[in-house]
Amino acid sequence: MKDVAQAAKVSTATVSRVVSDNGYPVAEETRLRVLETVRRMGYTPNDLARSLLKDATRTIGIIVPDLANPHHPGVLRGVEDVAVANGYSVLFSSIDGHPDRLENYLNVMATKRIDGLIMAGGGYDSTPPLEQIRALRLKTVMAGPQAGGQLPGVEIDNVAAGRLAAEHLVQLGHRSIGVITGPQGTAAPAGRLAGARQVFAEAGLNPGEMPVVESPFASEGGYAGGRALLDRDDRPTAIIAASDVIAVGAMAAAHDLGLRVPQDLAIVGYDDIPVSRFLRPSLTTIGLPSWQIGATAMEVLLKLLRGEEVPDHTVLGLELVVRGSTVAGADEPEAAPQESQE
Amino acid sequence: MKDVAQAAKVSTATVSRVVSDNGYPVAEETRLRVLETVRRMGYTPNDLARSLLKDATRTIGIIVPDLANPHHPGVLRGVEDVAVANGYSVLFSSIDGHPDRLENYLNVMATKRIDGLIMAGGGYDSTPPLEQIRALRLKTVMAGPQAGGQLPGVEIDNVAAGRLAAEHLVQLGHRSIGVITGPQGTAAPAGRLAGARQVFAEAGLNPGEMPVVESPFASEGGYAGGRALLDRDDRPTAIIAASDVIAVGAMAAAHDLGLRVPQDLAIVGYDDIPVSRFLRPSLTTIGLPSWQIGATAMEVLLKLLRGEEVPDHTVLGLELVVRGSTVAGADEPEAAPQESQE
DNA sequence: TTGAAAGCGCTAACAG
DNA sequence: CTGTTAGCGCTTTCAA
Repeated sequence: MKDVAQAAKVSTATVSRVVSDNGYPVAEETRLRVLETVRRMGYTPNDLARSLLKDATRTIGIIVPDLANPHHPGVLRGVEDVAVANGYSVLFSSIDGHPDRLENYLNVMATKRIDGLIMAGGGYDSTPPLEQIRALRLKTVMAGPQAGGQLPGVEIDNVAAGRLAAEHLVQLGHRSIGVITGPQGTAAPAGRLAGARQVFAEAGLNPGEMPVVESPFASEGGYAGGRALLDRDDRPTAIIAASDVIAVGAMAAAHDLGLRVPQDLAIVGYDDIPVSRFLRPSLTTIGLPSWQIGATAMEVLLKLLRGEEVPDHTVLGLELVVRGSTVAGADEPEAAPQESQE
Repeated sequence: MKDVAQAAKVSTATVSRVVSDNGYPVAEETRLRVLETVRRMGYTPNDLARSLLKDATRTIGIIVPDLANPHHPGVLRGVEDVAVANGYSVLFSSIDGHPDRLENYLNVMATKRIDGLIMAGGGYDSTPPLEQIRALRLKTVMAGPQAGGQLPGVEIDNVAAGRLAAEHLVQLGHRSIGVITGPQGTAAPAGRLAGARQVFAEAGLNPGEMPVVESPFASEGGYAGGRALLDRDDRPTAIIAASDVIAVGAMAAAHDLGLRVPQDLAIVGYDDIPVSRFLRPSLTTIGLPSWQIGATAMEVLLKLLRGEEVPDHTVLGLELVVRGSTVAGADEPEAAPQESQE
């Protein structure tokens, strides 16, 4: 910058005023000369210095639990879209099977002076991260469920989500429904399981009798969980899976046992990932508004950064998408593309 | 930091030496006192100042074309894993249908003084970004194909990839093979198409006669492309799809036309996304080493940052995974989970 | 409308 | 082993 100033025969102050383009009055002639010099010398302002001075980096951090679950890239996209639209950059970190990294991530981000933080996927309800977030004074929004509810969060109503799936199956006449839930300690599946049990009880079924197996968020786990459920003497006639990816595994398990979906076994998933509509049978699922969750979380964070009041919780709507894995005939030839989306 | 120094009755220099923990000799007693004060006051060092001084941020940027394609989250994970292992953070940006954002992303990243850049997915072979990268003096590695080959890159041999798929189908006796390629201007599908045509020619088939349709990287496009191919009078007996996600759409199209896979139609995809193994029929595919591509690209970038010599191109291996969409019987009950991975 | 100078938080000589 | 000091690149009073 000094060089530019010298070359343009002005002071660094003037260069600064021209480059940062902040309504400060600069003679048109001077401005042009500076701009020209800047271009000629290939000068790129150093945001570090500016950030140091202003104590603001216009960068937010995001921590994602796991990119393999297609829900999270969706959240990430939502966050990023709103962030760029508001002149923010995104510092990215993923846990992905290394929970021990979390502490370090938070430290690094604090050290890099991010203006705010979004934790995607929630579930970090253990106290350590929360305490650390507090200690580091990080302005944080959870894009997902959190048990304690200490931080502002954007999420769906997981109990309602659980109810939605269970009601659909009960209405179809199912009386024996197995559940493949997520790994222990994940808040979303826990809420959904609770919702489903409410519905079972209301329908006069014994929630305690409904078999539940755990699975990681991967098709392998869905396959194993499906087998576990379907090998039982009192094989259920329907399965609720904690995610579409898990549901795909469960469908494969049913297929390999010679069971027809949906006639012998109905399956419901969660997320409505893009391929679900194109499976055969196509997959009935509860759509999560992934992009929306991310975008809204970023909007809440922006308010927080501006010092405005923000709601403790923002709850986003859900939609049951009924397809061929619960209702026969949904995949009639010529019918499939009707569903129209994008 | 000044406050900490004062409270611990030492100079800022000493605090710096303790906090940055760089083998500089400090009396054990003093060190402990400083550390204690740091903790008590909740002090977090400001990396901006350090970066400003050292002219290095220990942050690298990554630009991803599109998170909806599961290949890219895989690359991102690979980059991040190697980055954190080496003390780097990742500044993330995604194009996702906004090609106009690229220029701005590059400027912002230069302004934030990233140490290096990784462009995932390649295909940005248009001159403008390359010129800009040069003008901004960004040390860059391409994690994917690039037409010009001006920057160090890590990629697979797309021609070989195309050959692999075509050879598999030709060996199975297919003589009429349709191709659903990616959107125009994407380098990877172009190379693969060329490879497939080589094989057709070698097998005495007329490459010009093999029908080719374009599709975006989404199942919708695969469905439409599949329909376009299968509605022809000379319906092909096999289809090569540019990605697994596209292939899923094509499989649905075949199903809806009453065609059996693989008996009436064989299908090969690319990527080996996690669900492919659990489709029924399971999907034959060419596995892309996504994580590996990202991890290797980051390793090349690290070398670049250290000033070491780096190879112009690093070519990673490929693997054809034969499954039920090309060979009947691959999904025999009890057989599926054998394949073992992870 | 422009310039001079102080200072954001930190590190690296250089002295002591 | 510890302290003093200059300066990284920028913005922002304050004066001119």
